[in-house]
Amino acid sequence: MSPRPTARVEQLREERRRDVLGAARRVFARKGFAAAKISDIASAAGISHGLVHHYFPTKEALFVAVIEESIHGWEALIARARAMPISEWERLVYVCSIMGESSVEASEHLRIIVHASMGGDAPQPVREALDRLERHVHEPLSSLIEEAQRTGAAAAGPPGELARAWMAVTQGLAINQAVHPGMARPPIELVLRLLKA
Amino acid sequence: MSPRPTARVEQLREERRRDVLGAARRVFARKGFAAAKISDIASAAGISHGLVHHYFPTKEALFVAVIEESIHGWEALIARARAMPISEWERLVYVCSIMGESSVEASEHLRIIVHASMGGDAPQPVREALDRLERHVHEPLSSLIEEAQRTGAAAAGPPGELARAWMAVTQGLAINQAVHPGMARPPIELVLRLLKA
Amino acid sequence: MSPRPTARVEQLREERRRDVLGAARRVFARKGFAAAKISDIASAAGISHGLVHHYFPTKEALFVAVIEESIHGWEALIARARAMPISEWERLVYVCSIMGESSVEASEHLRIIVHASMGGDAPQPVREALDRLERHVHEPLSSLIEEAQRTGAAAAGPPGELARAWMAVTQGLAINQAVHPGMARPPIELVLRLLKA
Amino acid sequence: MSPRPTARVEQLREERRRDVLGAARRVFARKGFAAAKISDIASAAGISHGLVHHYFPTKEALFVAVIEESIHGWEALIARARAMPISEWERLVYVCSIMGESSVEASEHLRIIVHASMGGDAPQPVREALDRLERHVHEPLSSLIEEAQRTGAAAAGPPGELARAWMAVTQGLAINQAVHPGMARPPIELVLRLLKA
DNA sequence: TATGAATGAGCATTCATTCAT
DNA sequence: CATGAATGAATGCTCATTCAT
Repeated sequence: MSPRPTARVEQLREERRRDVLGAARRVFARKGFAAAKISDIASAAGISHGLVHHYFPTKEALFVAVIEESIHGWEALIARARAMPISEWERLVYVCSIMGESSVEASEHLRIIVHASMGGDAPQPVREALDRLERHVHEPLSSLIEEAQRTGAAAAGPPGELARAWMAVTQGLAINQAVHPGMARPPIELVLRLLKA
Repeated sequence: MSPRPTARVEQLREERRRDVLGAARRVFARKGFAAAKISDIASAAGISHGLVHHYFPTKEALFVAVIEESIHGWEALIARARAMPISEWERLVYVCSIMGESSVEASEHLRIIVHASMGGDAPQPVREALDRLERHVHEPLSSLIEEAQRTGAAAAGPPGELARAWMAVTQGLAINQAVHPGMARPPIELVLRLLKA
Repeated sequence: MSPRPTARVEQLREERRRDVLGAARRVFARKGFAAAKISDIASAAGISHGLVHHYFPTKEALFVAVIEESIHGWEALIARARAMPISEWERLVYVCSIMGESSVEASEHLRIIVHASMGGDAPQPVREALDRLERHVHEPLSSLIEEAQRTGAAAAGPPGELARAWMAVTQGLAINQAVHPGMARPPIELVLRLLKA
Repeated sequence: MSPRPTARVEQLREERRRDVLGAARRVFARKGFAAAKISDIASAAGISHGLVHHYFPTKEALFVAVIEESIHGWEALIARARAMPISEWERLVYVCSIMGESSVEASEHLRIIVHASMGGDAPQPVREALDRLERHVHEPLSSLIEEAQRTGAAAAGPPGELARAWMAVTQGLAINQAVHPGMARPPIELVLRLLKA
């Protein structure tokens, strides 16, 4: 009867969804939520604007999905670091160097968070996503710092604030990188001075 | 009749203009260009939306004016520093500490530049304003760094890139400050490590 | 192979078509043409929205088909009455009591006509269907009235207008019934007073 | 300073609002909520679509305002009747004859209620407006009937249901009148037979 | 000046319809 | 036959800008 949505079909659907999500990440990173047009995203994904809504009901939902994607990526990164048989300080270095990478995608993730948090009165769902960022990224990062402090490798100070300061600096550099693409990036050691004992 | 209604009238007009500009700075800093509404700015300035257009022809022109205001402020700051009978390094410290101040206004200036430069394809006039930022702030700042390098007080490296890195970090901290108002700000010395020999 | 896949296949197709038509009747009666979505009808029929278009090319055609169904039903009803060995007045009573029945389906037929005729500038095909309603239902009903008038059983007056008035009242009651499902329906005698001598 | 919104200006605004409301009444009566376009209403009022939103935030709010207008009109009518030094039965006759008038406006009010109550799952605000119709029109009308029953002039039966039946019939006739404009309307006495002892 | 009514371009979203699978 | 991905026309709504008062 019904040509049941075989695994293959489901997979294609999921692939398309990822395409849209990727296009949205690029566009939102470049323009921010308000200035990004659904039709920009549709063009970037090579589909019609109507189809975007087939995958994500609203622009806001799409924005939130992009944020979630970043959160999950960073969450996984931290989990990976925790699983590594290295010192606490080296874990921190690992996480920070990947998050602050100069890859286009890493930069997009960071810039979207900047846009979201600078957005003035963000709608509820966006605020909730930012809360999840706190819980799933900022807090684990703070814990990493705290542990590195216990070994004497990390600088003293409230771990939460150190984490925030480090992210702030990293975001600033990501923005700078996007605006002046040719520019040399300060070496990771420089930024890590913020956290080093 | 007064010979010309000028003087006093002109002054009142100028005062009003400053009010609008101030309101615009607050609103643009909070929401960015696209999400800021003329009526938001009008409310913040306590006037009708129609009147905003008596002072600035378009929203874009108002945005550019706000950027110019920041540029002029920083330009003046650097001139002031240059006029001071202190060492090259101290000049740098002075400029950086004022620009990176945690005052609301300093933060607004920085955040507006972030919004402007993250705006994706900004319209020509905005791009021109950002060019002026380069010439009137970034270059003088680079010169200050270069001079401090000659005295051996500042870290080695291309002065332009050092200047940019410092601004990036400062902007990142300004954003962070705006999003998490209660948070302690890293001491100026920490950030200056970027520039110190 | 079967000589032609017809017979059984055709029958299945016809059955399906009736399902869709029934679902459409329910949905159109509830929401009217503009507010009814093809997907509402598809859900009500338990099929996908795409399949609806295998049976009816457009939403409008489906709407017209639903109207036609009502017309045919009433036409058949009148023919049945005509075939009955009863008095002219009793024929009228029979037809009116079945049309004005409080059954869900009878109510749906009546309400769809209301929606169709209240639809403002209905598209041509709908208008044509309403014309057929005139010819195949309203006129035969007028004839029945006229015949009952000749026997002295029905009230005097232009039969066309009496027919229309009776339908109007019946439609009004059908609407009322749909909106306030629990409410007692005025007995048929009351409504027939309109037509009784 | 501000050329305060003098009475005159306020009055003009109110007048405009009434114009929009009137245009909306005509369009909604003709097409129903879903099929009516804001631009239809704007054209009917001779203004731009944008201005419609200046007076009514959403199409739904405008629809509700139109319903409220009907309710207030009928409420006032009943109050007027109550103030008249006539018998209970005459009061009823007065109210019913005005509500069921064949004037265009009376017909529009009735048809809008039909559209609203036949609208399937109406949004909350519409449902609330219909509730107010119950309380402010249907109940007072029921009371009138009840009082006329006490004097023996009105037919026996639950007053609420009699009121509803009468309204149903009146709405049916209003629809009929709109669809077949030339047609003679059944005399008021005929319809009042429903209520007469 | 100062206000806010008025306009219309622009955008998000919906949904009938088509068509590849 | 059956599904649902894909398209794009249509529509409600927003908001910068203009202008009469």
